[in-house]
Amino acid sequence: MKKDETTEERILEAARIVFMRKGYAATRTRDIAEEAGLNLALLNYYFRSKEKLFHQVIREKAGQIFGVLYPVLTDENKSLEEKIETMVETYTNMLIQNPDLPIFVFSELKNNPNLFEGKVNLGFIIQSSFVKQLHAKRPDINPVHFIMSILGLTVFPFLAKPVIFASQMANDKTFDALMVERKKLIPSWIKILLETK
Amino acid sequence: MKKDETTEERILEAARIVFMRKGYAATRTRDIAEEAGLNLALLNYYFRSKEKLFHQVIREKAGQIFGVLYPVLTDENKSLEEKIETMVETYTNMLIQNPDLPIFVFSELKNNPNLFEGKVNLGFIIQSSFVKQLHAKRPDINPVHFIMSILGLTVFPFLAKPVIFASQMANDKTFDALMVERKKLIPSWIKILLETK
DNA sequence: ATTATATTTAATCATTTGATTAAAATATTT
DNA sequence: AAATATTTTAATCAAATGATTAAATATAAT
Repeated sequence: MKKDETTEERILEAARIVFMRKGYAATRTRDIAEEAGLNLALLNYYFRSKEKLFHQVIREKAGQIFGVLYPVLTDENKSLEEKIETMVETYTNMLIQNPDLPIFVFSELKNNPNLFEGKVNLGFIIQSSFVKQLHAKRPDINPVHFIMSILGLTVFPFLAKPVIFASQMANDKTFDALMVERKKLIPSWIKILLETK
Repeated sequence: MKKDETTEERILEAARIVFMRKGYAATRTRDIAEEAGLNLALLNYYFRSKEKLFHQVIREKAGQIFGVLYPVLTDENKSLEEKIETMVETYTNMLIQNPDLPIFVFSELKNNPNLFEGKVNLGFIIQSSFVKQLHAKRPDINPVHFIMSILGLTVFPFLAKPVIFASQMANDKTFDALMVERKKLIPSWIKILLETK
């Protein structure tokens, strides 16, 4: 047990772990208390309810998964190609460290689509300099398809991990290496597509 | 209420709906009984337990999402390009009809990776004629990356649907049309990649 | 040192939840 | 029609679960 943590932070850290592992509905407040090595009542003392604690966690996690996008897509100093490279690289690095993040966020978001209501703003994407640069280079490419594709290529393997393992396409030892490979592969594929009419 | 259905089938249909909507953990057996318009006890009379009922549903749904792959990837009479077209087309059509299928299956699978134990076999993929054809044409392309990419491009938008809506990239009225567009776009992109060294 | 405030604990509540039971209703067989 | 088997229902159980309470302990303020 780490001594230099406040009780509140220990509960939050335990909540991150348990909510991420089992999802909101399957998580028992007792699981969190046990994971934190603390009395169950403290959870309500510091966070009022399971739901409020969860909101804190999901807000954090949503920030983690979507926060990556803004600085890259709006960077006025980077070319389109540099943005693509940076986005794929940054995302993949983050996902290798947090492989369960996408399935957690997407699945909780599906159960409660207005979870972000006013908290996470993604509207900037379609007006970003990224989209403008794409339009300048290839006005025939729909930026929505383009963005869905880059993110799909990058994120999907993490969402489908159990399936990929079950199909023998990868295992715990080889998966990360594959994802590292993709950091170079995906931008190279996108570049080819951008340069072929 | 449909009259020509057996009670067992009505329970199963209600279970499909509720499990898909809320996931295993958040589903109450009472929700299913109510959805079916039947007494709660009937659920246990016909299926013994919530878990057994769920297993029946998830097995069905897993078959639906993965069953598409085998006939296409192993078809000895189709070229690589035809296989890609058929796979993307078949998958997209199925997903437009069942947009919540991927997030449901992937998320339940993450909570319990040995859910398919002996039930769903995906090992055939890496020995399929699809992989052999790819190797013949482009021995430099790792089939694992290739398959992950095609599936990612095809399936990811359905997984990320709430995010796509939140980012104004699409809405309920435009989403399906975008997916229909992708049926042609994805194979065209893959073809470009296959023909560019 | 004493009082006040904040934190922690054990015990307990009220609901919810998956499951069972015994009886009633319905269908099938003899 | 009577007997038997099947299906359905209402009532109930035991365990789990989110939350609260009142007392105990530790910390800070006066």
